[in-house]
Amino acid sequence: MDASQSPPANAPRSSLLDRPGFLIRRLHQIHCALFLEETRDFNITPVQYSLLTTLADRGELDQVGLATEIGLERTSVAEVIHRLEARELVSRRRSESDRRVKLVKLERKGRALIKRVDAAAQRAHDRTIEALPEPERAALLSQLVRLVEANNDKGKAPFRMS
Amino acid sequence: MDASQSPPANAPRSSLLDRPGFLIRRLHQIHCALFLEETRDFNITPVQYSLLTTLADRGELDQVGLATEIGLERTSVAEVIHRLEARELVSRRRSESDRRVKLVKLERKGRALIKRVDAAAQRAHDRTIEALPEPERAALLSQLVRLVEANNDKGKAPFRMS
DNA sequence: TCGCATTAAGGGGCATACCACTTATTTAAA
DNA sequence: TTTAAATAAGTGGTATGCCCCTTAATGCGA
Repeated sequence: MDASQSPPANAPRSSLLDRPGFLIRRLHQIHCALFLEETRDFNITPVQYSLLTTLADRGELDQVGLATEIGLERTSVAEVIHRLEARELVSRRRSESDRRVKLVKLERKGRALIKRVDAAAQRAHDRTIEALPEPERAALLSQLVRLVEANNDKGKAPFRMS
Repeated sequence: MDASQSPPANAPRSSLLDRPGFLIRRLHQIHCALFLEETRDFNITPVQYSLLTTLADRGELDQVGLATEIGLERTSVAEVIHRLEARELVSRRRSESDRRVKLVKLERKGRALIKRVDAAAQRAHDRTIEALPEPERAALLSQLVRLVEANNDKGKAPFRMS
């Protein structure tokens, strides 16, 4: 008996639950798990879905524009694009007006995939907050929006060692 | 002009802001960035700090126990432990009662590091929610706790390809 | 016009975070 | 008691997500 599985009854409520950052990390994991569960048949991740739907909304974008849109570091976006390109869901071409730029476009297969995933993705988002009673859901979302917008400039750099 | 930097004024509010999962991911990134900024001198990450403080609270734990405590997949915990062990912040030894188990213990250097980091970590957590007026902060935290506890069993499996 | 700052991508490296498969040990069941 | 199920760790693989450094192209000021 190592008393390491469930709280030993005499254990106080974990102090981690008082830390906003810890709760946010856990909720992020939970949402990812729900998203994966709902969209299992489509072989897609939350970030990939965000990227595809952004392209559907905005049309052709370069990598920096995409990164700004979905709040991701530039090189992370590049990796996601690379995988989506390999599956022919998006395509890239050099801009003619600025030969440094590579424009990313949603392809027919990508557009079709979004259509098939939409309902499942919506279920994942709904399930993430369904434990709250209805009035509090809207309150939570507006609070999250406020926090994100207040720190929109700090969207990078989670880890960095020496 | 690629119209890819800032919303083109005629662009609607991004539909991503209506998705709980997107907001949670962004807020997670923001917290990580704030945490890194505040603790830059100590070369530590949010997860490493969670692990160290859990060991300080609970004493010696095996890897499965630690994973359960902080809501992480077993192998992720093992990797974090490996890095902390290399820095001599924690140590591992085989359990005598069950030779499968490896017990993780907080070392003197780890305990000292926690002391030095505590204030900075607290600032990061505070700054993550400081954009909300005081009464709403407590409401947000209790909502997050409720969502996390309601789904505590789903804490794994963000991504999985075929 | 020439050089220099700026900007877009690419490459390599590291830290979470998950899964599948395997090995060693313990426990439970036939 | 011998075998099978369960459990703890380890290993290898993939996907985010960030950094630094480099390369290529643009643009701007001297």
